[in-house]
Amino acid sequence: MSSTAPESTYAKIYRVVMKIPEGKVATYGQIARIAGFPGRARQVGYALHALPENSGVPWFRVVNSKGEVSFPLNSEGYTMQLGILEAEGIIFSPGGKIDLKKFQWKK
DNA sequence: CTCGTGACGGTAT
DNA sequence: TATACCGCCACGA
Repeated sequence: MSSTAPESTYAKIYRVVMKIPEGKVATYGQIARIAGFPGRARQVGYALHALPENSGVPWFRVVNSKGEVSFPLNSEGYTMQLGILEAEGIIFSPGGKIDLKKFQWKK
């Protein structure tokens, strides 16, 4: 085991995101805190932005602290993320918000 | 090397 | 209670 080169900041973030169970969501700040970077939620968003579609990382399970998808309403990513989460069992309010009180992943 | 940007969060008002 | 502002760090040009 050994030869473990220090994992990139992004790698640690991806590791945490992949730990989110199906049917649950996590906030950027929560991911940052669990990954070991409290207060650096922006880096989490930037890391996910750099993710390829075939990465296998459930980026769609990550939402902002308001429980809403961070993409612009008319964007393709917004529609895709919302559609996937609904298929996972997540319920969206009329305003497009998720009740974190019920669906936020607890570490 | 420097500057600006950005899938956000927390605190102040 | 909601809204606005600033700060945080990594990456690209």
